[in-house]
Amino acid sequence: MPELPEVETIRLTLEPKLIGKSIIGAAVHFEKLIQNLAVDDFLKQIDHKQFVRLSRRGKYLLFYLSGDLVLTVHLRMTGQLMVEPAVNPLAKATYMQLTLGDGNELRFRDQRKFGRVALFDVHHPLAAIEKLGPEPLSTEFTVQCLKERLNQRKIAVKKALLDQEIIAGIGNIYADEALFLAGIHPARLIPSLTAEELEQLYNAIRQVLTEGIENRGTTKRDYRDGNGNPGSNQEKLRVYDRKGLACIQCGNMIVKMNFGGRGTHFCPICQK
DNA sequence: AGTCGCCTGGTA
DNA sequence: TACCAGGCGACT
Repeated sequence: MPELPEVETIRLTLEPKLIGKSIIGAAVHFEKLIQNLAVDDFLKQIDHKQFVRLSRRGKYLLFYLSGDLVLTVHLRMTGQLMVEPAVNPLAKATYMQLTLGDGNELRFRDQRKFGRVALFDVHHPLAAIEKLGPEPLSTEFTVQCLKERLNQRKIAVKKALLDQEIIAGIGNIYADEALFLAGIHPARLIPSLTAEELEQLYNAIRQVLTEGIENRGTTKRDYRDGNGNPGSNQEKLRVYDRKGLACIQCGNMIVKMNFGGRGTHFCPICQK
């Protein structure tokens, strides 16, 4: 799915097209899309609300609406959100349309139907969002914070990076990229990491996520920003999806293995 | 902590 | 035809 840099890029591209706009019509074409409400309730509640501001928490997009409501969207693997003229033909697998007063429409489409939308009161957020770990690019996220979050847990470092309750927003691509940059083998257990390695990991996490945003996200296949444009970070990846190719540091072959059900790419020479 | 289900489509 | 995919939650 879109990870933190992709979701942030979507937020940045949608923001100018949504702030101050009103929803004058809504439609949902897939019942299970709406996580916490019956579709009828959802449509009733969202009608005639206005977009006040857009935020992001981990991989969740948060649309703050008038009436103290928050619309959340989680894109999971193949979800896409874009604003386009309401008269444009509907793309395949479009499951939600929010028609705006300016003639445009916010559309959600999702090939694999894993994405989820929720609508809640600003004072009663989704439990899953409440439980998220710190934002890795915020000032509150320090090396000390990372150490405290990991808390000597006896799990592989790759698994820890993917745990949204430890740190929010890292997915499979940026986890592999961060571990390569830090020179740490993905199967290393947390308690075995030295203070120096934890600091390298901290810096690597911040670097790969920042680069991802600067490059407007990684488009392997489905990812598009809120304008429908792909990102370019896929051209900058150091290990992800480079199985069998030469390591950019040592020239040996990048390998791919399965860790915890996820494809994991690394350099067996550079990552110890 | 590990596995399965959710879904569809592209590729080996 | 089988396997794989950027994720997560519900199971055991």
